[in-house]
Amino acid sequence: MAKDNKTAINPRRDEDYPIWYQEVIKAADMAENSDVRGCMVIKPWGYTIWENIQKELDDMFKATGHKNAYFPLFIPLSYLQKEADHVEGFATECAVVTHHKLTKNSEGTLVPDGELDEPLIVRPTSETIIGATFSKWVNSYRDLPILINQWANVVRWERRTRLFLRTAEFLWQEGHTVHATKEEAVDETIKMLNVYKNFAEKVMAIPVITGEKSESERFPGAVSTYSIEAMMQDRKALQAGTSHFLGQKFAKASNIKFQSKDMQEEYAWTTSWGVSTRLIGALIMTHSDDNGLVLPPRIAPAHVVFLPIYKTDEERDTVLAFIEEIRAEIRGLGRYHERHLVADVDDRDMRGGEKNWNWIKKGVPLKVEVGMRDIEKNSLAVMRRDNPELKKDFIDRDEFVKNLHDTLDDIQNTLFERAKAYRDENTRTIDDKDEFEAYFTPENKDKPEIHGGFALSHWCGSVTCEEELKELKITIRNIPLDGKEEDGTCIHCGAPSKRRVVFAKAY
RNA sequence: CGGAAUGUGGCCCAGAGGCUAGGGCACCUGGUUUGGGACCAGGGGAUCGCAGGUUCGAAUCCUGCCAUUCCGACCA
Repeated sequence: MAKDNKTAINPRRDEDYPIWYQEVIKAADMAENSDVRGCMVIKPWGYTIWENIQKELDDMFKATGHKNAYFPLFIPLSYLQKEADHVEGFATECAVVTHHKLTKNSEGTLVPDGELDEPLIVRPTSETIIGATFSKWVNSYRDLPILINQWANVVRWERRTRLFLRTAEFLWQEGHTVHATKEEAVDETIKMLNVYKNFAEKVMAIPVITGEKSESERFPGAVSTYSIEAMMQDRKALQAGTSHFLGQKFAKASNIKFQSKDMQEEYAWTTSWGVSTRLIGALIMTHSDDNGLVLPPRIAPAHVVFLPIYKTDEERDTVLAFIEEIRAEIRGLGRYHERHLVADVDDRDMRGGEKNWNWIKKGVPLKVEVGMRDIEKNSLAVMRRDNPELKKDFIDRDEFVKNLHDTLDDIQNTLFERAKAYRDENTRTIDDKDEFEAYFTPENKDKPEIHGGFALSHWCGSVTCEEELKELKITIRNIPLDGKEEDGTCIHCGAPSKRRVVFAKAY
């Protein structure tokens, strides 16, 4: 059993949340900082999670009629310049390519040479290059809609980076669509937002709030931006995905025009939407505990890991053969949701205890020890990672296989319900200004403890109030789509308001 | 970009102007072990973040730079 007074991850969440986060990543062997400033190396355990995210989302995109394509990494500087708000939003964080070769100087060191006539920027997002391409694809209303997605890397020269949450280069998908009417484009924006919500909640077991961003949090160049917002265990909000209605702004900037049925030349309506490797950060901070990563089965690189226990070579053969039989049966169970069941064996030659902790820290949903005693009793020593006490249960071997699908679903549900309960416990409807301020004020100013959460409060809609509330280090996360209209007064200025918004500290 | 802290084998840390830079974990070899982070013995591995400077002598003092972490500003 786990020692009562010791956890695998130090510090614990309540001691130092940011460091705990880094340690979980290190302990699970998911990623590390590279020699390139702000860029990470995603290691197999972390990358497989990304591959699983890709598989699931890609299916969802295909099911909603989207096709994948690929656009260039480089964007001519002049393209970025086409949409004024867009340039302004990204200008401060662009990597710029100015040369196309290297030559040796007199000291023999390599220096850039062959200056480009027009600098290229490394895409921070692809609206402009894709818009320029779409303008060539669209002539008639019959060409619409265009529903495209690309899986790619992008670069944003962030000043302050953190593994998975904000890195200079990151992996993502960006959907870009073109429509003949405003209504259709708005529908698309909301549809994809709901795809994200469904994915986050069903596959990653992360409860999210869908809503519209306030003007100041809007994507540069968008008419309206929507987000899914999740609560991390330090009660801060994390924007886990966005969907933008771009109106005709990019169509005008990139000249995406078509002839309508009644022979009019019209600008098209576009959308874009994306999620990134930041989702992995959300996953870590939603489910993990003081013993490391905890993975929902539907996204875990492996569902089950078997740890053989033996003394002699003879016993080893017996135990491994027993495990192989079970693995064959598990393979026979077919798919677990969209993916094949993955049941690995860890037969590395190392101490049992250490090996055990290894898998606990990696967050594999089910860890199964198999030794001679188990074989005699036809049972298995099973540990569910969602059990915070790391309790080991002895389960009949046949029952285990028969119930595997249900057990994994149960873990998946438990994690979702636990995360949802945590969020709900830390969400308050607040109408009193003093209460609001107290809610967001830590007791210890120098080293703030985990405090606050989400506040559902009225907001008059003015940028000034939003700005002044930043004193409390909070922002409006979004204006929930399922929020009802109700009369109230702005939590800050007291002006009349029709709607509650989500206030929180944020990543 | 401002403020603070840190940088010593793969990881964690000691060393505060003077012998060949230490220890724990990890790694390799041999042995004893093995159902919740084993033990014994032996062994390999470091241009002390980088570049200058001060000094007879620098991991240690000075200057600059770089990186990481935290706080802030900025930000899909």
